[in-house]
Amino acid sequence: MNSIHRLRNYGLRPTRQRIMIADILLNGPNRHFNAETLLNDIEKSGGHMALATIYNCLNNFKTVGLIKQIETQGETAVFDTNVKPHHHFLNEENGELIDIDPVELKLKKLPKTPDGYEIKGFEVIVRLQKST
Amino acid sequence: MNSIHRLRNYGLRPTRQRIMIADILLNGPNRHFNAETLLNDIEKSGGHMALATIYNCLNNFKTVGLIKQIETQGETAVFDTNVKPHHHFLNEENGELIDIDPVELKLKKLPKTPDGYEIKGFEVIVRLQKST
DNA sequence: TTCGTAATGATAATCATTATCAAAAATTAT
DNA sequence: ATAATTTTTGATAATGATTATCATTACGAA
Repeated sequence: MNSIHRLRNYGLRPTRQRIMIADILLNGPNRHFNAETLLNDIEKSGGHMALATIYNCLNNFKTVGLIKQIETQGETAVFDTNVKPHHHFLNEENGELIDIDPVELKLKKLPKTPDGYEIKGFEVIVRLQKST
Repeated sequence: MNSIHRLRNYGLRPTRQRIMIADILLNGPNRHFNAETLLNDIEKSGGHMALATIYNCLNNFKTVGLIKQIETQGETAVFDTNVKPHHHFLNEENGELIDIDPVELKLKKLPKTPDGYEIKGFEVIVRLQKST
């Protein structure tokens, strides 16, 4: 019921499937998930849904801003002959990557590391769009 | 011939195929590429190679450090119910993502943006490994 | 309720990557 | 050198995530 209003607010028809997904995803604390884990949750709660529908819903939710997709560099593995630590501009129009000169980008502070782990490295991707 | 020595230095047998790839990749300026674009270059220079071999070679080169692969979050699309700007720890043992509190990570300066583009956003992924 | 449009779902298609494994090539020992 | 051993290659099949297809079903405005 709350999910119904939320979906309407975001311009999505509140279908049975979208409501079920919204109920699962958008009430508890924030979480990371993928299509597969979400399907597991749906079936664990007694529901059922085609995988295609899950992908459809997730893409809808993403389009309207109910969830976001964690940034990747597209669908293919990209390699780099530059093996020194450095970062990248990602031109979102064409997927092109441009190296960022290391002196051009500095982190003010690194976050506190979870117990038992150490930082192996970090990657920054700066997403670009054409100036307006 | 230079490629032969370089491959040997890195502990790789200098096969015809590896030499050809090293010649193409490792002499000019740094570049980004994927298996497909590399195959194009190989055929443009009159060579031929099975795609499987290209993948093998790239993975070999990556293992020994001749090239690196630009970081992605694994092979599946990962979504996040947290739509506010934030960053992630990536536990490389199991692929788990952990949110980084925004106050915990600050960029000292953003890089100079290429002409005609503006920064849409940026993502930081801090890779973790178990402490030794 | 009815009608028009949008969403669902079963399944096929796609696409990048890895697996398979016999044949060819590279190294090592003789 | 030659033979023996180990790696690598490559054609193709397999895999796995995601998208396309399209007939059926559900939603919502009138």
